[in-house]
Parts: sequence; structure tokens; C-alpha cells
Amino acid sequence: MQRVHKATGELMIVDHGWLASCTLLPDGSRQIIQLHLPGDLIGLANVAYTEAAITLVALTDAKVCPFPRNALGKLFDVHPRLAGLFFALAVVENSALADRLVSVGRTSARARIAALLLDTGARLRVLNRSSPDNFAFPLTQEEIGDATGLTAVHVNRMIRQLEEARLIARGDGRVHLLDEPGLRKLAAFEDRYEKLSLGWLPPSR
Amino acid sequence: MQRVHKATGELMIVDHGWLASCTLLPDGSRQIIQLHLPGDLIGLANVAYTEAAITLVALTDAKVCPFPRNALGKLFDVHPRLAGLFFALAVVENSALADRLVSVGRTSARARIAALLLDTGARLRVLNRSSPDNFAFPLTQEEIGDATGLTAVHVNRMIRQLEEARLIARGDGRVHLLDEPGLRKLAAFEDRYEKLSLGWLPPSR
DNA sequence: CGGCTGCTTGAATAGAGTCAATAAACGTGG
DNA sequence: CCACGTTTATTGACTCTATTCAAGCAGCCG
Repeated sequence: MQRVHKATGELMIVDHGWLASCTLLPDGSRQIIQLHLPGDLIGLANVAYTEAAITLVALTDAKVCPFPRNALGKLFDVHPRLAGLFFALAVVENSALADRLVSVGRTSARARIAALLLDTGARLRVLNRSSPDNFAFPLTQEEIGDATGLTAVHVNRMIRQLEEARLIARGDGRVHLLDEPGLRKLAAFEDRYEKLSLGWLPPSR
Repeated sequence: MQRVHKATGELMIVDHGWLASCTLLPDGSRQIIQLHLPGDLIGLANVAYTEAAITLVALTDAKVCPFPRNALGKLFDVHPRLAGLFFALAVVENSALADRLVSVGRTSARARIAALLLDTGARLRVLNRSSPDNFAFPLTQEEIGDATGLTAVHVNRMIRQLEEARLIARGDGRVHLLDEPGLRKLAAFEDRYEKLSLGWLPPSR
């Protein structure tokens, strides 16, 4: 498997596979800003800038479909409802980033990992309609660390603690959320994907 | 001075004063998501949700002008260029949040505080056109901690270190960025406000 | 003056990082 | 299918950054 590292200023939609947008720091460390699952729109943060602000990393084999940035202007002109949806996407991404910031800024290592798992689970739920408290989770522990602001070693220790506490189970690249209420309490997690309100959007033409 | 704490789902524009949107956690701790300076649009993260996701705090005496949320639909319908600008605002806010996340997730306490000061300075520059490396900074050390994910005590120690290293100076509620290159290096700070690209926006009607 | 709130400092503690070594899993080419 | 090298996971010992607790001080406002 080839892990494509690519800096880009374009918009893309994930066809299949998992990716992550991240920032690389001068000291060599890395922060994963967000995970991209199939169906996600990637690169919103780039739209308003001349140079790519983020780096894209494929976490698994993945395929993305480009969405030309210069089509956006016309889209806003001709399809107000679609434009509104793009806006809504940006706004939802905003909340997601805010939640991550809270998690990384003010919660323990355990809680951050729990939040990452819960969030991923909730997003998969939106995707699949099924209710998988048991799902494939292809991140390495180092990548989990880059997403949560921790070191790989510490991620390992915390994951095992979550296991020992019977909050999660693992195996074969999969995660099982054994005690979701317990995890939610630990992570101070709130599921925003349930509370969308898009009634303000203009009607389609 | 009265510090208004208000949870709201509306959009607002800051007339004067400084505010912050923040999240309160069950354990009583607080994370400041972002600072709002005069001219800023507040509440984008709320647009797509039924209930307010964030709490607003006035850091100084402040006045805000409401912007009715249900006017957004019509705006997207009738004024595509304005709609595009709203979208651009959301996207710029995204980058700002991503930068904060990197700062909090992967840099030292010193660096986080330096980044907060640099970012605030850069934003004031956009506002004033003048180039103030010396500006009023009305946050308490506790609030700085809530913004950077640190305790007030540690914020104090780090600020003094920055002072002793002659990177900044303080006094009378103001900050003076003495060695901006040094601060930028320390904080791995990149000024995004310089590199906006809005050529893709549709023309005004 | 007295009671806030915010700043400053020290000492002890805890949570996360670093370094290092081993084990397990994976992928590749023969 | 096996042998090999590489990446990933695991664990221990130690260090260090940031937190906690505590106390004293300064400024502000009624």
C-alpha cells in the first residue's frame, strides 16, 4: 500500500478509504486536523487561500474525486441551495474543529482517545445508517497520537487502560465500543450529527 | 463592568469590545474557542444546529449587533456574492481553528501563548491598517489559559519567561511584541491573513 | 477601610514525554 | 511457502513539563 502525501489547494470528495488532513511542524511533529471518511468533502480550508494550508495523508488505500475550485463561483451564482449546503458543510466542520480543540485543550489523554473513537463511530453511523459500535479503525497508534496531541507510547498505554476498564475492545484493526455511555461520560462527548438544522436553506430552483 | 454570559443561536457582529466563544465542560473547566474582535462575525458554528453549541463571554465592555439567522436563506438566494463572502468567512474561521488546534495539540506552553499574541496582533493589523506591535490585550491570565489549554498559574510563569527573554513586554493591560521574528519562530506561527484569495467569488449583481 | 479579583511565587505532585529494548504483524521477493 | 526486513505494538525506567495546592501581594471599587 502506498501512502500518498500530497499538498493541494483543490477540493475533493472521498470515494473510498480514509484520509487525514494534517499540519507538519518545523520540529518534525505532526497534527492531524481531521479525518476524512468516504463521502467527505476535503479542502474547504484551502478555498480562501492562495497556497495550500494543509497536507493530505492517505491512511488506507483511498480514492478521491477532484472538485474544481473555480466551479464554486458559478455554483454560488446559479444554485443558491447548493451554495447553502456548501456553507453548511463549512459550518459543521467548524463545530467539529471546535470540539476537537476542546478535547485536546482541556481533557485527559484517556478522554481524547475516547472522544476520537466516539466521534468516528458517530460519523460512520451517519454514513451507514446501521449502528456500528464495532467498526474498522485503520489508524496506527502514532496516527491516533497525531490526532489527539499525544505520543504513540502514551496512546498505547491509554488504549490499554480503556480496554482494561472494559470500555472498548480491539482486534484485527477493529474497535468495539463496549460501554458507550461510559465513554461519553469520560470524553464529555456530545453528538452533534444528530442535531442538524438546515431549515434556513433556500429552496432548490 | 459587566461580563455578559450568554448562550445564543443567533449571528452577531461585534460593534466594539472583545468577546470570546467558549465551551464549558462538566468538570468546570473552560475552553475558549476563539476571540472576537470588533468587526468579527460571531456564531457561524451555530447556524447549522438547533441548539447553541457555544457560550459567548464578553471580555471587555462590548456591544454586538444581531444578524437574523433566517435572513441567510434569502441572502443566498438573492446575493450570491455576499453568500460567497459568508462562505469565505466560514472557511477562514476553519483555518484559524485548525491553527489553534495545532498550537494546542503540538506545541509547548510558551509557544501557545506566543501564538495567541501573534495571532491577535495580526488580526488587529487587518483591522487597523496600522501596524501595532504594541496593543491593548484585555485578557486575564486565566482567560489566556482557557484559550491555550493551560492553567492560569502556568500562563503566568510562561509570560514571565517570554518577558525575561525580551520577546515581549507588558504593562497597563497592553502587550508589546518586542521580537516578532523570535516569537514567530518559537510559535511556528504563520500569518494567514496575508494570503487570502477570493478571486473565485461570483461578481456582484 | 475591607473585600474582591487578578497576579506572583514556591513546593510538591502527577500526567505525559523520552529513551530504549523486545515482540508481534505485515509485506515482499525469492 | 518461507525468510527477511520493516513497520507497528508493547513494556519498563526515567525525565520533565505542566498541574495542584497554598500563601502573599497589589490594585480596584464600594
